[in-house]
Amino acid sequence: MANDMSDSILVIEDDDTFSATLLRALKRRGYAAEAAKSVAAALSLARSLLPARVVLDLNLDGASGLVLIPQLLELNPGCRIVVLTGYASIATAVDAIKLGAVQYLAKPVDVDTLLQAFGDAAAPGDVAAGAPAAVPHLPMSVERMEWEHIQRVLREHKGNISATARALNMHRRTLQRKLLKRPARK
Amino acid sequence: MANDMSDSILVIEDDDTFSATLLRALKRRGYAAEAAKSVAAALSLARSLLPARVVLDLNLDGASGLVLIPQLLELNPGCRIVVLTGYASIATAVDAIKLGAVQYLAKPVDVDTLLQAFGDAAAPGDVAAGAPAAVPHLPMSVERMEWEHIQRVLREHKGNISATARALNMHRRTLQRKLLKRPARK
DNA sequence: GAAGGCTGCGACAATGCGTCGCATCGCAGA
DNA sequence: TCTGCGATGCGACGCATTGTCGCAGCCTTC
Repeated sequence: MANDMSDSILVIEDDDTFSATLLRALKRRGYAAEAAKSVAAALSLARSLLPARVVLDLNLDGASGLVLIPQLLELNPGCRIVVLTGYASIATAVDAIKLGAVQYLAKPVDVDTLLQAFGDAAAPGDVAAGAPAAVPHLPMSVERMEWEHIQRVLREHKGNISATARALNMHRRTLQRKLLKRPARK
Repeated sequence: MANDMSDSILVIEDDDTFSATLLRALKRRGYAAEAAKSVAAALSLARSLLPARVVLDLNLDGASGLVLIPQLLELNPGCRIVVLTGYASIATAVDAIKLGAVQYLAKPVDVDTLLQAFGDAAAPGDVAAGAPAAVPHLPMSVERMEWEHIQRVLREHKGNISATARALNMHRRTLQRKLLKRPARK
């Protein structure tokens, strides 16, 4: 099915390198793509573009991109938002979808998968139609497990690292390091 | 705050041990809890109970519990479904929420966290705000979390340490050490 | 504007982990 | 019964991760 090339795509991402690469790839495919690297810039651009699709990173220099979802949808209720983050976790995925994102992907991701995410999720509420994701046959690694648990508790404490460390009975320094070291793979 | 004790909780779970433990814990807290261990049994029970809350495992002897979500919601649109699985993944989490589940948790969880999942997620749309945190409730420490997870996977592999280590993507030697060092302290 | 909490980060020692190696078992197939 | 093959327990060694302490910058709150 042909894409509607007149649709613009707004890329909200604070990593310049990644942002530039993605923009180029999208434009090469005929999309009118624009980039924003902060919450304020994103809202401003969204107001003028009223983009049909938004690629949203969750880590915008410390601020959570999550808060942008309701605001973007308010500006344009029909727009489809795909969350794309290097710090993926189940906790934030659940939040993102509840807030109205149509998909949640973990970096790295190739552009085709990204575009497909918009398409697949085009019609809201029809998830049942397509086969839901298969349940993995391997359980999570302990590392992954730890990461997910930390993210959940961190969210419960509204991002307060010190409080989270206390709740988890772990040293703040260690928590900091674990949170930082995540950009690493898998 | 008192729970509405008249609400029944339907636990859909194919692991008898886990199911029994959970049921007991729920009943001790005053909930009318029932268990089902297959898709058919779950639907049958749901029809007669019309439960307000459902705890849903994704691995029902090979079948994906995901397909139950729309059916349960059709039977009782007001019911709150919390997905609870030992094979968590972001993909299934996204699907579960899209299909209408209110929360998605990975399997070692304590009962308090589970019950909190029903409560916190009760009001849709306030996700970003974060829970007002009415309940202090300490989560499991990462150590305990890791221990529970390892035990689960170990049991799934019938005590085979090498296989468990492989499944958990961890070194066999390390697993051995963790298992040894355990019986001690909290 | 002082007090207190949160945060990022450097430094160093203690602990834990990954890895290799080896001897011992248990079990299925030749 | 012999023979692999895989599971297990464990010693040893070097590197990676943690626990701790400390400090400076930044917010809020009063």
